[in-house]
Amino acid sequence: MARSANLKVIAPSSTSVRAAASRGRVSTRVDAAPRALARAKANPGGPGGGSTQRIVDSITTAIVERRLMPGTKLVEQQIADIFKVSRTLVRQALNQLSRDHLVTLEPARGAFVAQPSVEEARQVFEVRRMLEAALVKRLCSEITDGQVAELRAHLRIELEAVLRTDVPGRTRLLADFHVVLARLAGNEVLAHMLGDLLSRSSLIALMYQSSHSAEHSQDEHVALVDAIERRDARAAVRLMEQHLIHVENNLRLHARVSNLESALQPA
Amino acid sequence: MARSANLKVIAPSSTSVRAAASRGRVSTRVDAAPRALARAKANPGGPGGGSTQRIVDSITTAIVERRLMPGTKLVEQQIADIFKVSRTLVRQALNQLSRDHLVTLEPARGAFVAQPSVEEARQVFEVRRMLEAALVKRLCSEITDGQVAELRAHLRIELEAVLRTDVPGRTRLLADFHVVLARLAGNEVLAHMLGDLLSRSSLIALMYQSSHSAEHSQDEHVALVDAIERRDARAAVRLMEQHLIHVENNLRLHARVSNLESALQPA
DNA sequence: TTCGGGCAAAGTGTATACACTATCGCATAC
DNA sequence: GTATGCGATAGTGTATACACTTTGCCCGAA
Repeated sequence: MARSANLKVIAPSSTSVRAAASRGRVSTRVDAAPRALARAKANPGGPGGGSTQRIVDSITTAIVERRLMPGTKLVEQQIADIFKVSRTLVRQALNQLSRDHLVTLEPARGAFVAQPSVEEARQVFEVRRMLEAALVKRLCSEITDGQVAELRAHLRIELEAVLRTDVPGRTRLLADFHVVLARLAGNEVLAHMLGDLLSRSSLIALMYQSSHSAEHSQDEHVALVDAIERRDARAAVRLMEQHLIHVENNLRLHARVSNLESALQPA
Repeated sequence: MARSANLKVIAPSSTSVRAAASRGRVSTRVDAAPRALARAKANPGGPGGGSTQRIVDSITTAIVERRLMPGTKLVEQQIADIFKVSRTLVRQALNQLSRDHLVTLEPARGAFVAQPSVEEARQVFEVRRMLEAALVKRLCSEITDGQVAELRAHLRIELEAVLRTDVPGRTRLLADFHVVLARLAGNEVLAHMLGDLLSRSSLIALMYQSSHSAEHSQDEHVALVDAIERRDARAAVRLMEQHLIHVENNLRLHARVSNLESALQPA
């Protein structure tokens, strides 16, 4: 019963345009025009084809904004009731989320908000270092002044959020910075992959409660953009790598959480 | 009606252990033991929970092995009949495949074998260069002699396939080389992402009919392993980048295919 | 002959029904 | 008092049913 109350937090409240925009899932190239078209017309007894995506976005937002804690069971019928749809669509949504590694599906047992392991966390950050280092290197050789201006604009917004200590806002913006970088490279494939890694990073950050100061991150973003503006690839790569190492080091990845399994190994 | 015949090629013939192994999809960490357990017991009127995965693997293999050409429509009921399951499971499979970018879902119109655009092809290869360059760099600093031996073993098998001009085999093995590299890095997250990129690369290769000679690729693989064995990171990275550039350059990415849209633009 | 409208078949999108599994409480035996 | 087995309940897995959309065809009019 307390469980039921917990789940209400994913109700489609703050419609979370963000989740769709910043993570940019969907996009089979199909759903720009045709989807909009379909949604305008098709309405067979309920909100059209975008229903599944709505559920995915709501749950994603709920997880990233810490309204759904890792390990929480996601009961299909409850979610279906909340969104006023059938379990069919909820199952579709949960399947998508499991592919994003935000939920874990256990056969015949149900869906749970994912609890990324320490090992997984390390791997995610390692891949981020690989990808994002290459990304800034590329940006240094191809970025336009206008794009630098975009980055500066983002930094300003970040700074404002940090100054007014808007915690959820700054968290989101600090992550979005990396998405913006990916977008500027003009590589959709890269942007999607980084989007994946970033939402996983969010989940990791909230599981392994980061002690990282937002100001520090913001400073590093500024330094990075400075280097990019100078087209100093060497420096930019180094700054990005150090930034990601700092973020990772400030996680409490010292193997404490839920070590029952390994703690109780006869070994 | 000819369409119906075409679809038969995806029937679960060569059970495609490969697709599952080399691409390593699924894995929510759950399906190692529990899935096997569930499959052993649960059998409610058909092959248990692994049914969806079976369909995904079959279609993946069929696409990669060119038995399903890009653009082919995948009708749900036809596939359901072939696998003796309901459309429900087929839809799950098609959804997964669309996330792998192997099929394109068009709302209310159906699923089609994907036709990656030239732009998408370029982006996939760019990301591969980023990831794989970083990958070999990392390998140079951490690889063990035993792992080098694994690579050598793979190279031997590759060479044999090339020598006996086993076309499908050598194609698969040349791609698997890159999967093996990812595996050796011991990073699951990286391996999955590269798996994605590699299956997309396969689709791209068959769309933009590569003129690449297998011998050439094999030579480059050998040179790369030589560099890795010497722990010569600089050389290894350069060789990997050049290898991928060669592969890409040998695709016919000169914007011919299905440029109807851009060719007919009033511009 | 060609264009346009409407009808029918095929196919997708969602909901619902049913079968089976996991889980927890409770009773019973030790 | 504790452990073991059984039954009820909640929940998942798959199939089926039904509504709606798309598409191709036929036919009539210009």
